Amino acid sequence: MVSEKQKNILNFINIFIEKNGFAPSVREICQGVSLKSTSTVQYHLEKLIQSGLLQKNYKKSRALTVNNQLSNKKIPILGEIAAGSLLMAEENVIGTVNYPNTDEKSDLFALSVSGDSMIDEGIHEKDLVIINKNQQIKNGDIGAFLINNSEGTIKFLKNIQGKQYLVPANKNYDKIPVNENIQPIGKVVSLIRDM
Amino acid sequence: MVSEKQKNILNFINIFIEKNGFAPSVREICQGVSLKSTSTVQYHLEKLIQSGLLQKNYKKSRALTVNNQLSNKKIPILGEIAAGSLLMAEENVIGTVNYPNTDEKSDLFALSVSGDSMIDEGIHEKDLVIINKNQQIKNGDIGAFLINNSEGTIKFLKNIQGKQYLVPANKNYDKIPVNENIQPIGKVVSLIRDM
DNA sequence: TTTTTATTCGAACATATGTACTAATATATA
DNA sequence: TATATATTAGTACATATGTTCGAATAAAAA
Repeated sequence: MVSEKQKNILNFINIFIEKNGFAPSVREICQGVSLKSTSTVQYHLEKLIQSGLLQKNYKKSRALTVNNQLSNKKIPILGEIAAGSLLMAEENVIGTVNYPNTDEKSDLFALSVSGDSMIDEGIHEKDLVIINKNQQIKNGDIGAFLINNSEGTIKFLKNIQGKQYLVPANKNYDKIPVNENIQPIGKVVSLIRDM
Repeated sequence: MVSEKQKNILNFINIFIEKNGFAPSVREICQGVSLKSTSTVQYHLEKLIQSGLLQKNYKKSRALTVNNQLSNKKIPILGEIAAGSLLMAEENVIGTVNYPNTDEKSDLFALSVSGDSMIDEGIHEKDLVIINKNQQIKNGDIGAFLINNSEGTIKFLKNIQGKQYLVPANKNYDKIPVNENIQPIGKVVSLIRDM
């Protein structure tokens, strides 16, 4: 639907805004993408608008806005996992962290890692794990789980001989069979460590 | 230093940008703050610029940017560390990553980890390490170093019996004595891993 | 091939927009 | 009071900028 040139223009606009804080003029786009006619740019801008990738205000200068909802958002950091399902209750939010672009809406949150049960996977105490609570934890994934409605933990989810286990990445800990006391919270999608 | 009217104008600009995605024209500011002359607005804009609260590009339309550095910035991701000092050369930038607010200006960049020499510290291949190139690497810190002007690496910096070494976190690698072939790049301040 | 569609260009136009100049009025300062 | 400083207004100007129109060229489809 959108040609290479149009992607090129959109990218130029993005970078220009990023760099200057305001959108380029039609003629600046001309230069930026090696086109000699303003009407050619106009033509491509129309296409981009039709594709919903760009917005423009009629007759206003530099009034281009790029439709990237990819701007990064703040996601909450939960201190300890509270009992029950009131996981996202505000009382538990101990801070926020900026997290890069994602298509997901607000199904992300961060959790501070406690313990060393995943140390062999390079997940340390105090690390911040980003969890998508609406993404299913599949075999082999690292997920966050709630045990006995009280204790939160990060573990591998693994199928062993037809049964599911929470498997730590630390020889000193044993795997835990998944039963009704184990409640999945979400998949670990990212890790942030400040030093 | 700045009058009420000027604060008023600055506020109007902020809200306008927030709402529309681009800055208002001089005449739109006129309307927005109930002034009848463009030159009056011009006069106040000058004041705001002198106070360092606003930036403007000469003769460019809607080219106002408000100086609130409270927004979090994108920092470049460098693919491979290039030889010499052209570290931040644009050719090497393979992307950007959003990184939370910091007081530092633009002394941060990200580097994709290659190799497993820091595996015991939980720094994996493909992890993104955030590096502050203006922060000194002290004894015990993890830093990024350039070896022989060609190869980039992440290591501990450690003082052992009065001599400095780059120490890996992997039993399979040896420590490297620091000499003139080792060039410090910056301190590793954060780690990001996507899974 | 012919026909259609996509892309590019050039030139001209209308005006939105930043800027400069002068003057008037208010507000503060001596 | 007189003098200086801050603020507002009006007008005019130059041009930066979005827009339109027609035509040429390239690429794709029939």
